[in-house]
Amino acid sequence: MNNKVRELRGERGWSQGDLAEKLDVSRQTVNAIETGKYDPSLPLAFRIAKLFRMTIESIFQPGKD
Amino acid sequence: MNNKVRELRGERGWSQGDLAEKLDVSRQTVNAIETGKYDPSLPLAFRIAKLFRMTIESIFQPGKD
DNA sequence: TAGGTATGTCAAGCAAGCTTTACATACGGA
DNA sequence: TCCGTATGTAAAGCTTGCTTGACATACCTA
Repeated sequence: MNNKVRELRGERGWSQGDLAEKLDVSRQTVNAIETGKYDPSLPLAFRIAKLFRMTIESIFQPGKD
Repeated sequence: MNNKVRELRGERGWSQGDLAEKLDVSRQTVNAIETGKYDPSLPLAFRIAKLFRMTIESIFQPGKD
């Protein structure tokens, strides 16, 4: 599952810690999602999409690694 | 997290077992999602959306129970 | 050089998603 | 009535998502 979280975060000048705080998760969770260690839960995916004002489908791409 | 899985499945005349098979999960998993016991993982949510040819956002509504 | 910020990663532990097996109930048709 | 199908639910167990705490590295700046 590819995702654009790192790219979207970078565009906004946020650190992983900044994003983690906005999403109410730990910095390690943000890092793990960005580095592809695991996929977020569906509720977290919704929070990410809402924060970036995008659809889940435009941020996460299934099928890939 | 509300969802329209039961409604979409019903429209197609599929049993929970039929849907489970198409999604490659157990019948109990389909039942648990329909009855709101827990949310699907993000990969499974993508499979559901693809099967019904809809967006994740139009099938699942966060915020509610 | 020393200190601060950002990132990567690991380990241990708890919570959530999913599995198999099993049993109960309800309904419709032969 | 009996049988097959559909659904709900429960227990035990494995895997994945997420936590806290800790440590390492890199870079930038005073």
